[in-house]
Amino acid sequence: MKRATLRDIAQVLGVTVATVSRALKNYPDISSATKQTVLATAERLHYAPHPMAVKLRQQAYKVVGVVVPDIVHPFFSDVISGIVDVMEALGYHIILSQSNESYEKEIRVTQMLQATGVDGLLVCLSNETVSIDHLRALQEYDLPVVLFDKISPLLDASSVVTNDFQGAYDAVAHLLDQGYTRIAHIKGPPHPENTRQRFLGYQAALAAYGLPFRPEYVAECHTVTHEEGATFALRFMALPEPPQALFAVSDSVAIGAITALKEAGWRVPQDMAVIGFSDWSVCRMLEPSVSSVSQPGYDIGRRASELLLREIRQLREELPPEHSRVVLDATVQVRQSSLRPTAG
Amino acid sequence: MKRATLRDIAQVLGVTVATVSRALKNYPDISSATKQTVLATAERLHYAPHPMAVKLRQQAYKVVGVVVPDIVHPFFSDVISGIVDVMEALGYHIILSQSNESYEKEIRVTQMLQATGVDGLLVCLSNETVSIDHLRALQEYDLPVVLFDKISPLLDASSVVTNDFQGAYDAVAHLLDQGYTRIAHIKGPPHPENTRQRFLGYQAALAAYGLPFRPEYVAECHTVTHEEGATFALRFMALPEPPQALFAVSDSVAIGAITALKEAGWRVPQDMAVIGFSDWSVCRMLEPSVSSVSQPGYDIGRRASELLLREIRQLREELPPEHSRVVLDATVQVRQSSLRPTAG
DNA sequence: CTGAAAGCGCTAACAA
DNA sequence: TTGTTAGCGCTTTCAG
Repeated sequence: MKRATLRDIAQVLGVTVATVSRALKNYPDISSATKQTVLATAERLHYAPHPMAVKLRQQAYKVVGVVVPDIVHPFFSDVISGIVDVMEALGYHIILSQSNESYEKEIRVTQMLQATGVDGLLVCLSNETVSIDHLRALQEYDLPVVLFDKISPLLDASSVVTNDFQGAYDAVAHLLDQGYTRIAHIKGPPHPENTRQRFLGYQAALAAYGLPFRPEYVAECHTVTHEEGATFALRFMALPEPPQALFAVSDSVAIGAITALKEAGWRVPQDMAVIGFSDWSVCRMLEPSVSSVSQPGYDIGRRASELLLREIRQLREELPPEHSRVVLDATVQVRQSSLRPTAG
Repeated sequence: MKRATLRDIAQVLGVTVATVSRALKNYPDISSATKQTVLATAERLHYAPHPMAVKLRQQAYKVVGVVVPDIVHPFFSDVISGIVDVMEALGYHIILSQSNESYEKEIRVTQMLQATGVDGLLVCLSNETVSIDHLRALQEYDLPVVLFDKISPLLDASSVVTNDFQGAYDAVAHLLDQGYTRIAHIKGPPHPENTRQRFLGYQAALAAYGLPFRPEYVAECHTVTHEEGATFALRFMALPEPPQALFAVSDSVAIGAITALKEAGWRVPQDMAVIGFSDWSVCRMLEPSVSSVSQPGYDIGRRASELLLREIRQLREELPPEHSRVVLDATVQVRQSSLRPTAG
């Protein structure tokens, strides 16, 4: 079936397209008689406005682009879900792209998104991204960009991130508060700022509690896998004075460590307490259940969307777009793996 | 900065927009002299075609809509990833929506997608979906629809699904091949066809190996959570003649069961072998590592995309769209939890 | 080889 | 209250 146009309706009724257009969007000055007939025949012909014609006229697409490094990742699923919920409620749609952690691909997809027509962009930078000129180029064409999770201070744009420092600090403080004094950390690779902040939070918590930083209690991942978690757990166990507790940069590492500990006959948390980061849904399912720092992925998506929509609105009203930098707290989820058995 | 139009270029060079348009898409009849100057000034003015103007002319959007029940789900992440990879390679973009397993929302988002302008739709039906009239309506307007994962025989459309029956059959056969004869199943709720097929595969495997179907070895989930896995595992353990192996409808259920077994002092797989379904990434990280049936999510996304693109092409060429029904095999991933210790 | 002109479907200022 | 007209930016005949 061919879709009906304004002209089809106009011809049927012997009026002009302008009248039909006005009737359909109930303008003030329109006789209710013609309004009725127009609405009726529009209904009868299954009229629906041609999306592109409307968008061409209004110079607005009601679509925003979203770029994440990797769609297959629980954290980004949460973020995307938050974005979709906010956007859909306001009649916006999202176009999803992934950069596969490649700088070149990120440039390509952002340009493709601009070319396909979006009102704004929500971007999580890839780990490989070295320059943000491609995003600046978008801004030059009045395309607002909001960064989330992996951001760059070089770009003058709104951003929404997790407070990794605070999350890590709180996780370690939770261990310290229970009286642990020898706390190890398996840190991430040096590059992404996020995991570096977790390391800094770890150090800050130790310092705040007056404990020394012991380099032998720190290991650095390359792959951030459960295998590395296991390897480093074994290394810590072999120390002359092994740590009593472990803060891992991710849940995969924490789970790998717990597995290795148990296989070696150590009990968790009795012989070593463990806490991870990200709060994967399996943390709740394991035995012992795994403590973790929960990142507010859904809220990051919501907040970033709200900021972007605000900038889109401001731009349309020819106002100078305001930029905000939002930092959302992470929450420690205490479960069995980090709970010190009460003495006696 | 205001974006340049064809007219801007034309004015600068004192030619008409038609010439500029032709030069930019290097038409045969165009002097290489003007082509050069046009390309040069286009470059200089940072010309980029206005997306909506192009789409209005060509009556093609290069965008497809994707509807899933729930974005935050590892399986759908895989599917979406496959879709994005195929679509992006051909210059298509995807607009993502979720139905939240609500029939009403599914109707709403499919209509919104049509209204916003897409060339086709990839849809996984929600569990609540009772009628497919909303999809038939799309087809009436020459909007091709391809279903995946949760499909309906009522809609005359291409579809791509996992072979749940075969996956379940193979999982149970894997247990039977090792000599287990008492095999339990924790099945899903009756409604989604997918989990029902797993139950049928379980029964078929038992029958094929000449074993009786024992109702006391089957439990039915409502929530399909690890708690239910634990509950039913305990029930099975309490039987006068407990099963030796367990096939669970999902990994969450399998993990819950394993946890309960271990807490009760049963060893996995020595005292009860366990295999799940979906092959979550954590299966590999646990101790024992969890066997599972892996669903080809990424390939489902790829194949569905290819079918949809074919139908879009056929429709543009005024050919009758062909429909295909693709069923992709699931693969048993054997790990520790289901490996029978070799006697002796 | 290039220009003129029509038109994709819709909106909106201006007239009547 | 409705019609006329112009135009969003681009493509594509048809002339020249």
